[in-house]
Amino acid sequence: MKVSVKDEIRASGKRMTRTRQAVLDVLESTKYPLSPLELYACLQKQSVAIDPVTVYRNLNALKTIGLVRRIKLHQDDQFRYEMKEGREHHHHIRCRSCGKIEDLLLCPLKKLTSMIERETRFLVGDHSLEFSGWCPECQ
Amino acid sequence: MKVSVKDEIRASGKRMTRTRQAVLDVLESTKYPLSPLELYACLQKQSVAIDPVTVYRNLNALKTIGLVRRIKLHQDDQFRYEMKEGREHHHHIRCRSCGKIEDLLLCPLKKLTSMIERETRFLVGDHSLEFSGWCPECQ
DNA sequence: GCATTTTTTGCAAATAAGTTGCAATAATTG
DNA sequence: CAATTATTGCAACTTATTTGCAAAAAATGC
Repeated sequence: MKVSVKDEIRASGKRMTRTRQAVLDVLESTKYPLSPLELYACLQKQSVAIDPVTVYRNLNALKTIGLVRRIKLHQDDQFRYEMKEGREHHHHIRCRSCGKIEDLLLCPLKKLTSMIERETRFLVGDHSLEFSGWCPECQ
Repeated sequence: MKVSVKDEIRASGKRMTRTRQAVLDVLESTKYPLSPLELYACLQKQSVAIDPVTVYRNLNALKTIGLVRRIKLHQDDQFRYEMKEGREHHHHIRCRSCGKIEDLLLCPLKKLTSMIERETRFLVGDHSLEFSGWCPECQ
């Protein structure tokens, strides 16, 4: 698993460095999408010496390779990143009170897409669907 | 119609000023959600003397009153605003190439909400759904 | 209509997220 | 191990948005 990630990075002509590994480790061990600065804060807590700019650049590089996905949640003012591996197409629900984010496992929109293409004459490339509300603890 | 908007503003203890009217006029005559700076550019074109900060403040005030809605589209890096009036719950499709935004008239997610509430134990307050792709001109 | 009160405006400056230039450093290749 | 090339850290920059403050514009009472 770790080997194949490293291979993918190498295959794209990029290098596996200490900081890049650290960024990947945090992403792999977090079950919700992180903003660059949240990720930076994680690394600080682990006493990993890294510059915030390096976090941004690594996330960008990993996105370009296709290892991570960049998403923007409804009403959230920053981009978030998550590993693609094992997390194919899915959506999120976010608590309006504490900010907790969870995955939704369903996507009921596949059929809808062709309907929308007919209706708008757009060619649909992607869609995003997000729910927000209050988690059990904040209700 | 204009009268009732003014009344709503007055009812909230706010005032109807020249600039606020201008902001409202642009919002009412535009059929897609505008970013503050797009709106500012519109006003410039119309030779309305206004500071960008005033646009931000007016949009904020109108949002607080409940006359306009603030949304953030998928992969878009700025907030956008649209009038609430006559545009109840709806979603958007945006062209990845030229940025064109259109409304979608359907929302198939009402039934889904209770399913998600059961599954996640969240209390769902809202959802956002957006498609992106290529408009007829950019295909 | 005029004085008073309160909101709104414009300007400058501050924040916050994210990007870019560049020289120094660390991986990789042979 | 030397040469090549990607990566890093720092400073500076950009863009979106917010805030402080004094001046200007609405609304209210008389």
